[in-house]
Amino acid sequence: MQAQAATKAAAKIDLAGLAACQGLAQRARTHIAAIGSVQRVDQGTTLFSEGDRAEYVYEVVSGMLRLYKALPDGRRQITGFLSAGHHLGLSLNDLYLYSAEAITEVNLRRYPRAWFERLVDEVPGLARRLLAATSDELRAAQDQMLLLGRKTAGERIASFLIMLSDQHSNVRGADKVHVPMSRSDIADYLGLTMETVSRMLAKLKQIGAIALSTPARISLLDRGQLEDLAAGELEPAL
Amino acid sequence: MQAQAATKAAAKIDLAGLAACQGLAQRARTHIAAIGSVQRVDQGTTLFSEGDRAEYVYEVVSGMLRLYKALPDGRRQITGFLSAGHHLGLSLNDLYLYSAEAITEVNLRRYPRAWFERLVDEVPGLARRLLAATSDELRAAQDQMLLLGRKTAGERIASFLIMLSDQHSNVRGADKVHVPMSRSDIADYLGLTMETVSRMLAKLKQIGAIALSTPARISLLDRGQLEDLAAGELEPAL
DNA sequence: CGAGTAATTGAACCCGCTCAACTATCGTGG
DNA sequence: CCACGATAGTTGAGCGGGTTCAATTACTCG
Repeated sequence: MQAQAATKAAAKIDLAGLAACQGLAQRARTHIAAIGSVQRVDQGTTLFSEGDRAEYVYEVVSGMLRLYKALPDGRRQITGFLSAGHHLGLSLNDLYLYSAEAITEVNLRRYPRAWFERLVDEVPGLARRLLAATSDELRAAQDQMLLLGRKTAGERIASFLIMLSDQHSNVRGADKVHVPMSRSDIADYLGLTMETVSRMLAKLKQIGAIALSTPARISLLDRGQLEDLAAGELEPAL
Repeated sequence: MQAQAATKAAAKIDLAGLAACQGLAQRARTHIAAIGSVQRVDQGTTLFSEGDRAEYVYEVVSGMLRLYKALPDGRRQITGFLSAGHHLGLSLNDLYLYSAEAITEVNLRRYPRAWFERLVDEVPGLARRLLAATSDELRAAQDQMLLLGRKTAGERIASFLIMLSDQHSNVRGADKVHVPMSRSDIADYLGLTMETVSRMLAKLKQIGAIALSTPARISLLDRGQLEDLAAGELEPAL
């Protein structure tokens, strides 16, 4: 979990900027600008669903997405929340392997996959940068497997709060974290129910580890305690 | 889960062969042969532990490894089992992010990381192939997140058996699957306990979905039923 | 300010865990 | 080849963390 913040930057690649800097011809650059223009999308919008033909690669400019896989009866596992600078759909697969929806209003760039794949071949070093970004996603996925397979509810919530705090890396005074996703999204990310998420947040508040001004704004009052809890180092394990 | 078999091959890269075919000089090829010679390792051997300095990239020639992350109190999550053709340690991180141990006797090739990274830069298309392999690992990790976060014990066992069967893709008559890992390893891979694994296998046997000749040899008698169960499509959910 | 949604809280239940006893398997040496 | 010990796997009984179902409270946004 500590390693996450350190390598987080590796996952962010500015395609438009990168392509423009890599000595592509003027025509190509203009093309990119046209294709990669920023588009706005409302909260709740579905970008694509698991199993759809993967026609585009997306880049988040601002806002937040949720990626998830679902079982036929509706059970849902959110595999990640994507914020500015992250990409999706860049697996070399023909079909999307997960669904993507906007949690907030989102601005994003969209590139046709065929175009994108040509870019990967033509721009030296791009494949390697994508490899770095994908490796980092894989690392996050492995952390999440440990969380889902072996951590208690309290440890999961603590891990989640630390993760949120790290990726904002906002050091403005007390660690105030903005939580754009619903309790239900948090639950589906942590393999819990909405009710358990709520109860565990209440318990963390009760022991003085956090404060809840509104449901979407959480202050980390005792980061050390949260980190210990997240790492599974507290015996009674809350 | 279906996609797994289809894209599995993408995860396998013969480094020695690849380097030899990519027009490297004779001296370089000889060098690779020396560095990448096959080494044998006994069952139970630890290749490296989480947090060790990542000095080598490994390639499994035969046998099976387990990769895992652990919490301070000993709770363990196995993130994957690696068989012939798979690589490990090729994240571009300075430290290993998980531990690796031999489940069976294992033959493997070992490449110094510095050497390997030069190879990635020098061999055209290698970065892209590694990207494909890593993307496939990521896909598997996302499947596993769904399993760990949302599937019941019975569904997890069924998913595991189908996965084992797929990766061997042995179509010799009835679907006989060899299970080289212990019940405890299976449990730590599926986020369960050894006892629950044993009980669920017994239940699958009882309903005629599988047969257990020895603990390490399982016959899939009703693959369709197992697949439905694995996909979460059976109401009473066993 | 009021309606509708999201979040919290309470009570009972249940799936998978824990602890424990037992059985099968495998390697090893007589 | 068999007897033995050690390890791995199975089975049973009871418990508990997290879920389910339901009611209440807090936000949000016209």
